Amino acid sequence: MIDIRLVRDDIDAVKAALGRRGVDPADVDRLADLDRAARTAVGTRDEVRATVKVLSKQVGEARRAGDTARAEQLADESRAAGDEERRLNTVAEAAQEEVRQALLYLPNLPAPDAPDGVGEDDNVVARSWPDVAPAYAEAQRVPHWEIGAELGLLDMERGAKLSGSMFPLYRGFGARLLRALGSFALDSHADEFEEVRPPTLVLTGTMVSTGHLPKFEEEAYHLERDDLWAIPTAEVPLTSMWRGDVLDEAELPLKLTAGTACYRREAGAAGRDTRGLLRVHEFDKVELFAYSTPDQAPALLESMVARAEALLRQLGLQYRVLDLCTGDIGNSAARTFDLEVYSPGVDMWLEVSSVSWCTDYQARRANIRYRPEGGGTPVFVHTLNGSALAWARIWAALVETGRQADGSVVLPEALAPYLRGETVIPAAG
RNA sequence: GGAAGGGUGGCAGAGCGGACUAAUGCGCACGCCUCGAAAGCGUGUGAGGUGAAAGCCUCCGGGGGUUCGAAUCCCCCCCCUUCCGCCA
Repeated sequence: MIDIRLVRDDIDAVKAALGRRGVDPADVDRLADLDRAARTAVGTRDEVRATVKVLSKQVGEARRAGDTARAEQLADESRAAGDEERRLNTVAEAAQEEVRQALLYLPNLPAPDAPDGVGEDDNVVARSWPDVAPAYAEAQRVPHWEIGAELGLLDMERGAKLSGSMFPLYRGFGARLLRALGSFALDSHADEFEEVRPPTLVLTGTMVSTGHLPKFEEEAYHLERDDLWAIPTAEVPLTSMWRGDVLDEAELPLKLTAGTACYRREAGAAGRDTRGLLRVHEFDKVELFAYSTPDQAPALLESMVARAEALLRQLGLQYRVLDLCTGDIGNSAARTFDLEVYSPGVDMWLEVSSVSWCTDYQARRANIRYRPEGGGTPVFVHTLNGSALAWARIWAALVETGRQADGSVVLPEALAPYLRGETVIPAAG
């Protein structure tokens, strides 16, 4: 959530910033009104509450002094004030809850240099690689589910037999390739990012602090018996690792990487991209995550995008970097870069990474702060997260891109150390 | 799964119905001392809300309750520790 003080101090700036994302200025005015009402209600309640405390204390004093009659009289007064306090408290809490709801509903302020726009079509292609788009051969124009079936790498039918549709089952070289990709990425990030293997089933509170609940409840798998949620991304456990804590500035930036399975119900996407690995309920992903000071954040954002790009170049996949416009940036982000690889078999650009700078929007919700060097009051950290990378779609792009005229698939040399040196998946037969 | 003990400020840890405005220690900051430092001594030091300020209010894992009054008593939940059982 954004800082309510911004709304109090400079409401026009908030309207202007959120207006770039399509938020109605009237919503901001409504929030300001609710906030004023809540503050008045809380003030009134606090006055009465103070009276109760004073009277209660006097009851004790009178009782110790042996003046029972006076104690009883004061207790009666206090009781009456207490009833009034409870009534006012109900009013005040309801008012505060309204403010909180209105505040949660507001998205983050976009970064000043995020491009303007209303939707996906307005995203800006920041750069692409390689400079000259490759020419693809006929052999590369085969979708990965066909290649996977032909070479025994991917068995979507048996996956569906076990778990229903959109649960991939990788076999043989296909399974090894997936494992290789995860190791390759984690090793690449090991120079600066601490590797973490978090739990993938988490408590409700953990889902709430990243904003995945309650808003996106429909998207998440829930184990009712134990009231645990399957994580949709490693961002969820990583954000909560220091939930409610105060870090030292010296610990920042705190950089983490985690490879986990991610689970998504894709409830709103029924019928879209249902074939192969384009959209699946369970996929592996290596996530980059950082807590930082506000000053460190812009450079970190760039370096995280650069890391994801470096992997794609090493994998030899054609890609483009999208600077998301204000209308397409996710709720909690101020700036987001998406990476899309071109996959020739399906002839589509596939989103394989999304790197976001969330400023203090998530930290405020999760209450994660740091104590500035030399003391002073704690300040909310900035959080950044990004995939590097999401493997199901990379797997698809690699298999399609690497396909040869003879039906074999050539994989990038960068993966050789993780594939026992075998970078060619032999043709069928 | 059974039994017991716990969750208190940056950390450790006392408090177990009314002076809690949460002891004490560590850490940290400033000062004295010193050529400088350590040690020692002194002073200060949680977070949040509201307010011009004084002040007032909230926060002792979370939620509910009892009471004139709850860190303290009761109920539910979460988490941690120990022992037992089971288990890859």
